[in-house]
Amino acid sequence: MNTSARMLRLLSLLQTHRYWPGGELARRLEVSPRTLRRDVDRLRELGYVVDAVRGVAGGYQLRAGGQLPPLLLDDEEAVAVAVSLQSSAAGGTPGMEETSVQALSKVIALMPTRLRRQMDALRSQTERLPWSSGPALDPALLSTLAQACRDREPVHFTYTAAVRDGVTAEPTERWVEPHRMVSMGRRWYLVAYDRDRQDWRSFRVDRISEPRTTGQTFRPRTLPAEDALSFVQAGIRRMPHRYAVRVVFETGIDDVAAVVGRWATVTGTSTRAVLEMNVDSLEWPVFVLATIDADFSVESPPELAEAAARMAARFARSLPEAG
Amino acid sequence: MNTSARMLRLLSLLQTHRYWPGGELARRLEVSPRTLRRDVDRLRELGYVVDAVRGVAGGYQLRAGGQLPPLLLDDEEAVAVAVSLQSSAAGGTPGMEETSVQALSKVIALMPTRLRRQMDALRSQTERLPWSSGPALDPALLSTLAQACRDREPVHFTYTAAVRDGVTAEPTERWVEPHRMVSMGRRWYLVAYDRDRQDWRSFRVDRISEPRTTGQTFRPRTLPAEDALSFVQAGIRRMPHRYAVRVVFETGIDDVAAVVGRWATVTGTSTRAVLEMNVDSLEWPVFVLATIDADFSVESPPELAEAAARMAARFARSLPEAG
DNA sequence: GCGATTGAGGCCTGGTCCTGTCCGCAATCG
DNA sequence: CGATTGCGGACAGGACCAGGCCTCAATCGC
Repeated sequence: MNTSARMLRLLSLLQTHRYWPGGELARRLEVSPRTLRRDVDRLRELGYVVDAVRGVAGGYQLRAGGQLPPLLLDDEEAVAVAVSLQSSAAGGTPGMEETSVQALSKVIALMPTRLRRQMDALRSQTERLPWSSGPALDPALLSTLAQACRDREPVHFTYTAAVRDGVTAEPTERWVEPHRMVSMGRRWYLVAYDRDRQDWRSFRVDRISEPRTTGQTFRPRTLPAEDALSFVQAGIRRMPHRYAVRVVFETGIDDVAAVVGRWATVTGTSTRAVLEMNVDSLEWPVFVLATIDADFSVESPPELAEAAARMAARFARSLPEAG
Repeated sequence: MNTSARMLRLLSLLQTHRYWPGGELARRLEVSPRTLRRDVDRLRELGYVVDAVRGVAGGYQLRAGGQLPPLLLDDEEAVAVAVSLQSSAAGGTPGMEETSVQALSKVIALMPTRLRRQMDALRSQTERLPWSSGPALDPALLSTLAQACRDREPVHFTYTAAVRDGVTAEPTERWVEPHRMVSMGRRWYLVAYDRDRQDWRSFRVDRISEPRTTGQTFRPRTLPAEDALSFVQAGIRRMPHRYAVRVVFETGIDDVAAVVGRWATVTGTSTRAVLEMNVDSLEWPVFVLATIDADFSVESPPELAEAAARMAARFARSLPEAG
């Protein structure tokens, strides 16, 4: 066996089992104990911290050091990493979506197909989080786009624009130079230069399908905005959401903020909180009303008040008319 | 630079950027193009699939192959992986908790302290999922225990038994031989042989604190049960939960199952569903009542009916008395 | 189609460094 | 104190590694 391959195996062994007697390691790697000691030295030279204990029942142990060693995952673990990164990328961990997608594309791009199949199977049986509205994002799609951004490869895809005034737009073919992925709230956007329209656009990732890259690369252009995030935000403000929610709660802002987190703005005092957010669907706001155990008043939109009234009526019907 | 170190760097480069011209790689690794070609060959011999494109603008590209190469994550990515594995381990991805913890302990054990700090910071600002009751599990605790199981190291810890009849039990010191971690619903259990009591026990992980291992190992005993899961289940059935919930919904079982997932049993027909579950807290069942848009009747417990009535009253107070 | 570019890989040479062996030392445990 | 296990220096033989040089093969732009 090659020296490099042996180092990798050694790292792997040290990762899967906490404690190894030197003799055992030497036997597994099929080298003399002396060579093993040298291999351990080499690891240490690479910056990894390998503890050694002498005496009877001594041995080696890889410890946290200055840098993270290459992670050697077995199949199951790789699938677990990929699946959980998916949910993070889909908004499960606010503020970390971009990095999650980055890590996810690393893993997915290198995952053997058999593991990808396992991953798909697992993902489909995964429950949707209660508050996540809309279809779950396809992680393969996310990571394909993220890689295209990173590697500066033009992308073809089919885009189904938003429904406007009840008219469903026809799917269109796009041919873009991807610039960056942006995660806003629970949604992903691709900021890209549209080659046909010769202008910058932001695309909602959940409306993108069948992405294709050709393997070519393009020369990056400069985005006409401070950064990709502000570009997307500017676009969103121009296109208002369906409902502008405004609710006053008779409780402290902390209680409200604890529930809604970053998905909305909360202002007010320690006894009265004003919640404001823009949404397309009323599921989430109704859930918020139910969760926050405080009196409230819905200032807008009327549809939310109606939805809340419907729920109240349903409860009233369902509960016995006790005291 | 060492050959092994160079191979690792090459792998890392091929992972961070999709496409590399050979000359560029050779320059970065400070070797001749000939040697680079040999390094690529070596990678291929290790089982990794490296595509090569000839001609102008040719280059190398690492592709999915038969096995996953060692993941070379940068700091941010490592933190993202750890944090998302945490939420998977805590039950975010049913059926994958064990493997997640396994992968998590690999990562955490090797993560430099600066990254661990980042991770803690991120975790604390992470919103609790609406349905997750109780304090979030400490990932360090989970992975410490998981490693102890794997490495067969006896563990000392402080255990605060459950509250019984309003009497808070005193924390006790335990000295156990850990056998396996089991994830049930949204909860973790440690199945272990209690050295002082000389019997097998299952411990709720969220009641364990200050775990200490000594670095020794023990000879594994055989668990007096088919497997660890059934051992825990047997224990739980003997110790009933606080509330036995039973609710009838005037809708199909599918609608109900879609919301509660695996956390409860749903029986019935396509027009009438019976939901049964055992819980310690009423938060989750109330949420289920609110989410499932159908008339219902609470058969038990009375406390749930009261909680629902309170919410209905709160809504009634909060909404204008329109039509 | 042709030339420029870039990867593939055989061959050779010099020399690096890698391995196994032998040895004395140090630490740890019973 | 002795057994065990890790540490590391010295050394000899040899594996293998790097670089140079060459010829082919594929690809792209002109």
